[in-house]
Amino acid sequence: MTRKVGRIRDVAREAGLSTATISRVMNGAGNVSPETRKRVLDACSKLNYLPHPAARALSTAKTRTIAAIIPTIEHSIYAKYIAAIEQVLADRGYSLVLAISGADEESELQDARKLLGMGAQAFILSGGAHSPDLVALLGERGVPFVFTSIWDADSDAPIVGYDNGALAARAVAYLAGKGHRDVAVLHGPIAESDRTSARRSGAMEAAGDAMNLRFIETSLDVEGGRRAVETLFAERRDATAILCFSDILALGGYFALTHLGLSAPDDVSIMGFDNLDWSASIVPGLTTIDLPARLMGANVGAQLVDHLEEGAPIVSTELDGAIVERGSVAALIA
Amino acid sequence: MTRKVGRIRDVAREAGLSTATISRVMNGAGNVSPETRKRVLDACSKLNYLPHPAARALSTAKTRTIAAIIPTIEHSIYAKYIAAIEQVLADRGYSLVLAISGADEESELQDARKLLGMGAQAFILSGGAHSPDLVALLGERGVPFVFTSIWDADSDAPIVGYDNGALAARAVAYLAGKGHRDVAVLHGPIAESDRTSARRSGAMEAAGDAMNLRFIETSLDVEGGRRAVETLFAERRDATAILCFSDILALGGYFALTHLGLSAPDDVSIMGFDNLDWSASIVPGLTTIDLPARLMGANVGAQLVDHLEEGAPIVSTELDGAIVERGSVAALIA
DNA sequence: CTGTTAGCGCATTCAG
DNA sequence: CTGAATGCGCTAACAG
Repeated sequence: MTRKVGRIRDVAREAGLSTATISRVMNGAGNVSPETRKRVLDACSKLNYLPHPAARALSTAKTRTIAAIIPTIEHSIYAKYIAAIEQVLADRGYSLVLAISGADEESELQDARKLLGMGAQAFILSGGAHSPDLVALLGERGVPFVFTSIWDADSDAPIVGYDNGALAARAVAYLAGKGHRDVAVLHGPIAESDRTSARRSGAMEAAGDAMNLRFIETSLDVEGGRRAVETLFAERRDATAILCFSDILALGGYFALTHLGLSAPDDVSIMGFDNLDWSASIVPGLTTIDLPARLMGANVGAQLVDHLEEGAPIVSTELDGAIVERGSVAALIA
Repeated sequence: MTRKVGRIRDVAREAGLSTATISRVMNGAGNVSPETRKRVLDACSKLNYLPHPAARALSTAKTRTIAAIIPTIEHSIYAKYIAAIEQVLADRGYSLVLAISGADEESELQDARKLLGMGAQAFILSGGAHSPDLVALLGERGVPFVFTSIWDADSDAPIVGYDNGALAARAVAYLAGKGHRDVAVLHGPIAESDRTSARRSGAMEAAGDAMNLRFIETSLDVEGGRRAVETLFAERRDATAILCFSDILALGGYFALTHLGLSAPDDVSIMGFDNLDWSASIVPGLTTIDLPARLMGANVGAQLVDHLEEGAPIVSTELDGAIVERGSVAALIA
């Protein structure tokens, strides 16, 4: 088992310098003469030297690694968000370790333990429903964490996200403004997501007595949306609009209509939630709520790095969504 | 700066034992008496002890971390694949560090350096186009790596994937069998993916002189598919079938047809590639090539862990795709 | 500007 | 079955 790569002392010997000097140039410390630096660099490339990560981490107590635990990556809103996080972290020389918990608090806790044991210096969590043990674990160890994809002004834990309830309320108000009174609201499994229930509550509040909302829970995928809309129309057809708590569901709705020989927005209006990449490209363009997934990822990532590097405080920040009007919602003529 | 958590020697003191014994129980070594083990465990939970990852890694030269570098995560075929990898790794107590290179060899190399410096013990790479420096870097350090999403029987490097050319050829043959002679082939940027060019070559070969293939490069998203099909039909309409090298493009094609007042498969047949989750749910169901993304992820993950843990050899394995017949391709009546 | 020295926290011989 | 001693590779004072 011969060594495959040089260690710092080999480089030191090769360059005729001390390990401290090698360390200095490897870490970009300024106090090294140009010639010395060059000598070191030459020796490094000659020996194909790269600092041993664990040794470095042991000395500095820094791994430059941040963990994100998400319920799933197979929903593109999470993919966008993760991509944004990875980008900021990479720009700052940090790495992203990813765990997918399947929206289960217990496995999320397990994941966190594993990631902690792997050297994660900070955690990005999704939603607000977590095992108390998780929060305790992180708290005791002084490992910073932030919740995302939700907003709660009263939370004592740092949050970077958007107010799902308020956004859903805005969607309902928008539909109301277009004259819709009877709307079917499609959403994924309530039990799996506090974001979904927040949206539901927000929608209910906004509707009040003036509107007639009909909530339909289905699986959070195209098939779920399709089935829900087909069922809806098979039973009776009192809804003039369908509000989907995910564009994914709305896409399924489009095909259900196609299948039924109907179309949006003439026969029924459809509104989404997410503003996924393709929602502008489908026909008709999907009117939806733009969620700042990318911005959210960039924000948490940057805040966490700043915090780790310079001790900057992590400030909870509410990001705003926005209604994107396209062609799938029509005004109802009274 | 007071210590937030106990170290191994605190646990040793608390339990009235040596650090060696603590280490033994933490690592599940068998040679510890039950009572001693219990004493240790109690002390651990009392002090909220968790081994220091860097110290452990320094001692064992193991981080239990595997890196994956992918071109993008915003294409669900990658999301599926990553999800599968994460799942196996998590089951085996490993963590996944993710880097997104944007299909650029240079930034992929940078990413690899960073991940190496973070402690990644093995690499999962996408495609076969990589900087020679990357391969050299990994080779010199004895860090195992495997290429995925491609197949090349002659490669000396380990590969787990599928033969894009052969699969594309199969798709073309299928279309030929249905009587199609003029087919438009939609694909993403050739420069960004050797998988795309492999599919293109495979399709050309399969077509030979018997068929008239017309390749159209567009952006790899719904919008790209939509635009391409709209343009195609605006110019002239000689194609009886459209073969899309991604279901994503096919989805765009569906909407282009809707927009043009046409529909599949009556006016034109459409065939995809990927078999994404929703491809069965759209109307008509998309006939496509099922890519074993999930299986591929599980396979590489497992092989790499086995290799790291038990020195098992990494064996290149070709995974098979399959044509999934649904309703979007019609037989041409001569 | 550069070298010396002392740990970082743990796993691991080797004794007993 | 348990303890004492050693070193993993590097960074960070502290000297010079």
